[in-house]
Amino acid sequence: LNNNPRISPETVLKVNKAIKELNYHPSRSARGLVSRKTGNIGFILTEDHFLRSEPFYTSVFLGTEFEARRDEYYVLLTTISSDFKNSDPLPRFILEKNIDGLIIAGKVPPLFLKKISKYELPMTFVDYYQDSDSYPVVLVDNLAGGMEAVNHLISLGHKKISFIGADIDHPSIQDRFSGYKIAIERAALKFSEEFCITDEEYPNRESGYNAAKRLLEKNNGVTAVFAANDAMAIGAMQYFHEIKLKVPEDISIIGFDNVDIAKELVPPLTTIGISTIDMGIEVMRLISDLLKNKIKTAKKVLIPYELIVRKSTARLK
Amino acid sequence: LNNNPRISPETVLKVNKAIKELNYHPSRSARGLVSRKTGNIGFILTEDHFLRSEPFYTSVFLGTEFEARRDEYYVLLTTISSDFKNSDPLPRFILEKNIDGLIIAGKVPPLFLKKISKYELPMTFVDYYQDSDSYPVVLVDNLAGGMEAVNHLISLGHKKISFIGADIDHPSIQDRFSGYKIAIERAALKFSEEFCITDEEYPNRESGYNAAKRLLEKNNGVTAVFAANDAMAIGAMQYFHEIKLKVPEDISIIGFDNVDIAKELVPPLTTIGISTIDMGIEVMRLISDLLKNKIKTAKKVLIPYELIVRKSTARLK
DNA sequence: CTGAAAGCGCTAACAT
DNA sequence: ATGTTAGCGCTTTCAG
Repeated sequence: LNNNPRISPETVLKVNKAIKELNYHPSRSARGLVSRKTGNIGFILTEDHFLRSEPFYTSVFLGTEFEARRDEYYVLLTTISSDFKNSDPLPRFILEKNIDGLIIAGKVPPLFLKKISKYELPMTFVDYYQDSDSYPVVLVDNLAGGMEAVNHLISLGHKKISFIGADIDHPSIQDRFSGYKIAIERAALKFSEEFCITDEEYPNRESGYNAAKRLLEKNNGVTAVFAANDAMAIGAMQYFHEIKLKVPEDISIIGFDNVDIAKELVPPLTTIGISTIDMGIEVMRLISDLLKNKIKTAKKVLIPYELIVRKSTARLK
Repeated sequence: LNNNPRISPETVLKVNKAIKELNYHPSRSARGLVSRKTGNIGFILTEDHFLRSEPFYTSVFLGTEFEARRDEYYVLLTTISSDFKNSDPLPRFILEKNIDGLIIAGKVPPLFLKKISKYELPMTFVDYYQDSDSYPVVLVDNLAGGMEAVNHLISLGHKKISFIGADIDHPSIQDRFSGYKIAIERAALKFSEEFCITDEEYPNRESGYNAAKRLLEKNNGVTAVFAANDAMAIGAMQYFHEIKLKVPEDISIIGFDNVDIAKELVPPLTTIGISTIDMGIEVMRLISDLLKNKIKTAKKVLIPYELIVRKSTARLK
């Protein structure tokens, strides 16, 4: 049997021996039939998040899969469209009740969350949340990370520090921006909208390029830039390159995420790194604990960040 | 009931109506218990393939997942180490017999294949195979694609065309190389080892850089390069840039794969593209047909390629 | 064409 | 501390 306290230790031993010898594995179907559990966890993210070239969510998923091995769960991954419509079908494993719990990774359409809420599935979020009072969530410590990024620039003597961001309603981006503001204010530098570009649509290379262009056209003497993520930082660097502005001699730039190619750029990008595998592991632990009623639903886990200093930031001349 | 021919059409209609009304979904556990099927398909690839920044296998997986929805399967993805050792545990879904069939994506350690062979699972391969007589396989048409790439260069007037590759034992790379040789010979150009670098270890940017360097140091007047994949092409372009060799004015280069960033390079890379989603769809169809005994085991599916002409190739001056 | 019943491999409740 | 049994929701077989 499986960990029933009323069984004598010797019997347990004998049983375990037989399990080994016969290479016995209990049937999940039979177990599931009586326990009304499937042993499956759903993992949902939008298609474009899954397919983007930086394997951020791929790595988060892999973390959940690693941890699932320990917890004896299987993870069923499925994608939804990022413009999920009311007429779109819900993931099959929800309709068929083939999962015990659900992990939502990254930003998903609010309409989708609304539609699945009536299924009352145990649910956890990673790298996004809508209602952190109801569901456990794993987040990057974006606020502290943003502060750290800006503090690094300040420690190099920079005073005119810019923030370039996009999709500012996204909680992660918002927090990074808040970190920027707090760091600026704590250093007794004055915060100015002048230095901030926050109205680009998506935080990608293109918007980084555009934001850098708009920023420099203001001609306000910026010497350092904190980009909301590495993609935007890369786009900004491309613009700097085009107008012959040297990084880091003329302008310093720091990103966020530590994407794969950050270290291969010229110059290699200073950034804030996070362990995406750990994010997956943590969110799997949360859902597992939730299913075992081990935690209250409001738990929040913040994943530590790490300042990675490369060559794109330098002391102000 | 489910498609039993002995039931009258009107009863079928009544039943279908009730299914809709009650939002009925059959229990997979109960079905599985009696049918001895799980309705799950395993998807195995190495960890580094899954995590590499180009979402090639991610996209293949997504294709299988799309097709699985139609076939009413669930796909369980798990990774193995690329240096799989004898002592490493096998994926849990194999030990627990929690899958009906298995998809192997990309190159996996031969030792791993040997170890799982005794489980006699229905198995299909995608983008790799060891023994194509025993298992169905989905492949890029690497040979024809390689020919097409070289023919493109030939059509631009190039005569001294190089091939740079790595991991030449890999069937895909081998076929691309064969395509190169055939195209060269058919055009009545002479094939020469002189123009070929094939002994780099992994086909990545670094090896592309090194191969380009070694090639040009031979000083044999090469005017065009066919790289075994885009990653190597990118590495080669980096070297050309460093030694002030202009692409495409001084040297033309064509890659293979059409990775995401190929179009964003300076200049944008001419390459051979393939639909990775389709690869996933096809391999899922194969395993599904195999499980329904619809096909003999030796079937091969070749995915069509597409020449994508960008700015990295030009007519020979 | 339809109804009835056995049994898949487990868990949980009950008996010993 | 251990043995026995009902029943989870289906599919398949057999009876009508």
